[in-house]
Amino acid sequence: MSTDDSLRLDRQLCFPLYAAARAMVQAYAPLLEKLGLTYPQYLVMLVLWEEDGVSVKVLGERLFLDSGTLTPLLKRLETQGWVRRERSTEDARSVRVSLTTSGRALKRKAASVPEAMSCRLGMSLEEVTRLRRDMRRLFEVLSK
Amino acid sequence: MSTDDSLRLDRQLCFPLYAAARAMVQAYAPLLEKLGLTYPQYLVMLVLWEEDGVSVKVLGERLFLDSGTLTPLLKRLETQGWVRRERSTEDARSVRVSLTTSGRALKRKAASVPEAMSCRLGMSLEEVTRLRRDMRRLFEVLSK
DNA sequence: CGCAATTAAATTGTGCGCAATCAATTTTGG
DNA sequence: CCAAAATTGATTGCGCACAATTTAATTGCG
Repeated sequence: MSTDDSLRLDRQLCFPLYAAARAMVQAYAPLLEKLGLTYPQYLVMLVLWEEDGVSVKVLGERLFLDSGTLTPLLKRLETQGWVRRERSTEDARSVRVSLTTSGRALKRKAASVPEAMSCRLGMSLEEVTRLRRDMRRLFEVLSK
Repeated sequence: MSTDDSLRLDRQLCFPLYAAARAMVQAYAPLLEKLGLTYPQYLVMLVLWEEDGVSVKVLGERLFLDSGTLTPLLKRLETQGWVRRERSTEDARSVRVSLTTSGRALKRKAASVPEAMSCRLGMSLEEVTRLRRDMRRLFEVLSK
């Protein structure tokens, strides 16, 4: 029998996950465009709005991204004027990423983004919470 | 109050979704490396193993990818010897993508991949089914 | 028929992601 | 104190993704 059911596209969990993640990034795009941010840049800004002046290493730990992704992304954020990058004086290996005044101010404009997305989803808080928990568990299983 | 809770990273649904999707692709990588495929290439092969000789357009419809992604990817699959690309004779705008003998044979080696992943997940079939349904619904909401 | 509108791929340009490697710095163990 | 190991970022190279544009072919309509 040629048809191995386990290889059918509609049997996969990976594909809807992959497609949903891409659709999510695309759904954010028009909202973030108003802020001059891409989705990964938005994630970096979320971290910095919570804890300013962290190293590239810490950003990478929070977002599970490496320096190969973050270094050029941060340079773009710097060019756009949202962040500053400077070598640490205590440990010259480390690069400290800090918000500029504009970068801090951008948080106010960004405040409408989560609300807009939650409207878009049209799900109850409970449902979003459950999905978030599921995604975290999936991540845990897949990343070890 | 500076701290708008709605912008906290741990409040987002998008981030675990994004992280899980990337972790999933990484989890597939060592399995697919044995086959000489990347994850998106594997998705294309899943479609072709189900229906051989489809156009780039159909591949795009199945996988929600556009020609900007598929054209170079298919050229790489062709270089690797898994597929053939040829202009349709009925409609010269269309490009028909067909499996080579090797490409068809690769399906046997790929058969172990879904099983390996399902072991990795360590979830019940019911749970996988529920998650898949959730991801599809999320995709539907986000892609319209 | 003839031509505008549509369709299918390919191309171009930008921005991730990530493996692998490298350079600079710091830490550590003898 | 000093050489080896570890740490931190940057760089390089490749493969997606996707928007926007281009090219070529087909369709539809007056």
